[in-house]
Amino acid sequence: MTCHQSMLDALHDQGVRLTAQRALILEDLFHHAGHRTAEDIYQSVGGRLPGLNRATVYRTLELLQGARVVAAFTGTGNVTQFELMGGAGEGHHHLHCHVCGSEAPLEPEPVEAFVAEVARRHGFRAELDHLCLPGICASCARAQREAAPEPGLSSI
Amino acid sequence: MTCHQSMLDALHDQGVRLTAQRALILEDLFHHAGHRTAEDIYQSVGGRLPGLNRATVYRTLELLQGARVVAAFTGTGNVTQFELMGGAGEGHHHLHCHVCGSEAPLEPEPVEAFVAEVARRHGFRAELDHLCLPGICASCARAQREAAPEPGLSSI
DNA sequence: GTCAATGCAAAACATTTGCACACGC
DNA sequence: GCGTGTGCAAATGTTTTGCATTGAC
Repeated sequence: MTCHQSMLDALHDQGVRLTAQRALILEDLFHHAGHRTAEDIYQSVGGRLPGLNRATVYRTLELLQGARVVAAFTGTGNVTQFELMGGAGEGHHHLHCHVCGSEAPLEPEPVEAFVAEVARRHGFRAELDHLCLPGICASCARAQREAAPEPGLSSI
Repeated sequence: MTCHQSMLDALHDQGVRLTAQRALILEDLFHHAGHRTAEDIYQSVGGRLPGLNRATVYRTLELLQGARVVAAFTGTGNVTQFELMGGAGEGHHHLHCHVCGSEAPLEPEPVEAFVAEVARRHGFRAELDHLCLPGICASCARAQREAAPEPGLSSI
């Protein structure tokens, strides 16, 4: 039932006080696999906890980032997105289709190979906690191909 | 002298009117290789063109993005960064060191291989116009290694 | 002369901060 | 009870928008 209880306990062990706000924000992140904005969380948790303040959401998210429980990243537009991290801080990555808006997980191997290659060529140690790759997913690409087989000719 | 003249001409051919504001904004982007924020441009160009408005900067940058002359991306923090694109719309990529703040170009081959591998595994067509890889550059990594050879032991 | 581009001012928006009160421990 | 977390409200900083004027073509 309380699938995020262990996380709360872990935080508690770090000296972080357990409050209803924090528990619900964490639960909200737990129940929404994709990226969430502070506003999303505010709306969702605020419905169950009237009087919740946006500042509290932001402060809690900052706290959770500090505890490496939550990863923040700024995706499309100028809105910060938040997401629960996996386990021991190992990053995970996404494919974000800008046509249908879907989000799929990306296997770590290509990313690791990429990071290794960058290190080999440039001596640069890339830190990809949380990569979100924009593009077009397989089904949308197929749909586009059927709709416009010869791009650039249809308009003339 | 006017090394960005050809770009202005190209824009003009697309029906975009040539104004002093646009020319100077473009010139500013041309003369600053790295990423620039709207505020950077406003300050820099505003010095030479008194009365320039922030709205004009934003509108011009939006126009240039539409013409695929400028790429926008939201890096660290919640400020949009802008940069001139290379030539025929082919993306280019950066390595951004979060220690010294330096920025180095990233060779396209590793990125292409990465995108190809993602396509092969997931059928996902990634669109990496402008990737900015956070991490630690070679010299900063070396400096860190010398400063703290055994991480996790020095503090006890 | 026409229509697009600009300046201006104000709004919209995400996020942060100071402070007094409330609450977990 | 102590000290931290919260709500509140206001400030901050970035970006957008409506409208009248200006200026490129």
